[in-house]
Amino acid sequence: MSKRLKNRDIAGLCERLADLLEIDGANPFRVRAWRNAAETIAGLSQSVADLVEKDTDLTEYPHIGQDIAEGIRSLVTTGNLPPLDEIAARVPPELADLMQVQGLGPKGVKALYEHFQLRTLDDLERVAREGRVRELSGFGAKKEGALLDGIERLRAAGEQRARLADAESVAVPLRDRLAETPGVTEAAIAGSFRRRRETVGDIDLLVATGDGDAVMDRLVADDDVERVVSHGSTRSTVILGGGLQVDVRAVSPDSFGAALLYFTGSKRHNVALRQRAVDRDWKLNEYGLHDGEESLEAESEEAIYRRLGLDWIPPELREDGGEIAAAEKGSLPELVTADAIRGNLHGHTDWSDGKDTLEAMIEAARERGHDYIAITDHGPRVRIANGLSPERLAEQADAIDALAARYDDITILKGCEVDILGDGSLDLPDDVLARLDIVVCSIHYELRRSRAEQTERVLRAMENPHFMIWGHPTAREINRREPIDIDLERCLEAAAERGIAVEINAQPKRLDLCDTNARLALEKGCRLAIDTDAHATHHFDLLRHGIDQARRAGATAADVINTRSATDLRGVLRSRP
DNA sequence: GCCGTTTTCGGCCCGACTGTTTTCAGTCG
Repeated sequence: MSKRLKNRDIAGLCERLADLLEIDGANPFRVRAWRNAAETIAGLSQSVADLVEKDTDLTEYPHIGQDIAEGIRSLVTTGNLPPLDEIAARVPPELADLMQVQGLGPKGVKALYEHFQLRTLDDLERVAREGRVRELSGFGAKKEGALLDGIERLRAAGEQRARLADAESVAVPLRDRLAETPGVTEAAIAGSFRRRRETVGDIDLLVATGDGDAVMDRLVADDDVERVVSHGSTRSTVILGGGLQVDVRAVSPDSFGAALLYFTGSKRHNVALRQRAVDRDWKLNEYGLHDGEESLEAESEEAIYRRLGLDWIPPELREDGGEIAAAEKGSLPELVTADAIRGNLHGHTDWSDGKDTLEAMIEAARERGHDYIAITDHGPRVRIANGLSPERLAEQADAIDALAARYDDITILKGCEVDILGDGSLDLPDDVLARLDIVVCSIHYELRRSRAEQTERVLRAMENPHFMIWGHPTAREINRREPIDIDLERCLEAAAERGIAVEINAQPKRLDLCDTNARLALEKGCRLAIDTDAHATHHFDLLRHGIDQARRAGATAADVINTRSATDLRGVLRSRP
């Protein structure tokens, strides 16, 4: 067995193969087949390498047939993807990188390669700077400039997608400004943003108006817009100052629902819906649901779904993961909402690394109508965060008791965010943990240990009867730190067996567990805790980011322990020995 | 190359925008 491949690596190689096939002029449907497979693999919660090891039949998964399953099996066991090796003999693999340049597609890459023998971004940049790209038929001076721009942008942004919360902070104000343009009746952000994916590649902004030109003129004049990529009367693309790309589309108000549906996606969800329309001899596009020339529905998403025999599907579920079958049977889950959350089970105060006092945190929870709040400052291992020794924890308990006497409308739960040490022991002794209402156990150090060690570490920690909630289980930080290498499936099984709840940490940089792993946790029978991990009072407002991912995982209120009343909560928390 | 209460063969989305091509190809979403 060669180096263990992650799903992302496998999906990346499938994408690369698709790029090369496309440059080579292969059957476009064959190209798409590899892209579809890449998407399936990237969205899978289980590790494909694990599945191969266990001899699972990969053709069970959508868009993976005999050939691709065989290729993946070979890739995992030998490190080679035979069709990739085969095409690499004819098409230099580096050419796939050029496909990343905006405005450059397979035809362009092929022409550039054949004419200039260029292979890399550096090659392309040199030829473009020398003004020779325009020698090629189909390329002109403008295109040459656009490619240089594209190269620069690619180098600046890398492959990183923007975190949802970051994108939100610029996209929502822009939406609101466009909504004020005369003639606009509605404005909404669609795309992966509306599906609440943890990161977004760009923003799809939809505006209902009778005057598209007015909106587009307003858009390109906006202060946040740094560059205009295209500017039409129904569609424009701009790049904002921070590098985020925004596609704006103007549609007439009477087809807003159809457009919202269409541009919310996902692509696969749309394909499945359109197929459903075709099955009924209808046609579904961004302008509406049509029977021949006649428009059946267009104004609202609900009506279109209904006409197709489906319940309205929440955007978070529109990933072609069985939601259409569920909507047909009327068995879509009733997804958890922020309103259902009765309290936060993981948060810090200035006793450790929080910014605000115990009292301020309690007040903030009360203002938000919470029934309870858990105070879970760090245990002693996290020295840099001023982690609490048993003595200081006891002092804090007294302080909490004194404060609790003043409130009859909120229950204050005494807790701790305990560190899972390298050997799987916890950083506070059992007799101290036994006195706490809430014990969140998390990993903060020794993140680079082997998969076997990491798995053993967590399984051992879970043997401690006081382990109640597994905090930010994979320790990943979006765009910054990879998740720890661990047999998550096994750990989730252990958590389910022992009644340990698994956290969805709502900090925008964490979102840990992520959507697919949270779905896996539910499949394994785990309960979830959606926590803000608040380090300041305003962090309570981050809760919705955790809710988003829980909804994407298909979680209902019943799946989430902090939707329970304080009394019920004690019942579902791990029972004491 | 995948997929199948139409099918194991014949489908697989298509419209908007740009640039250069004088009527449309390439790219994108």
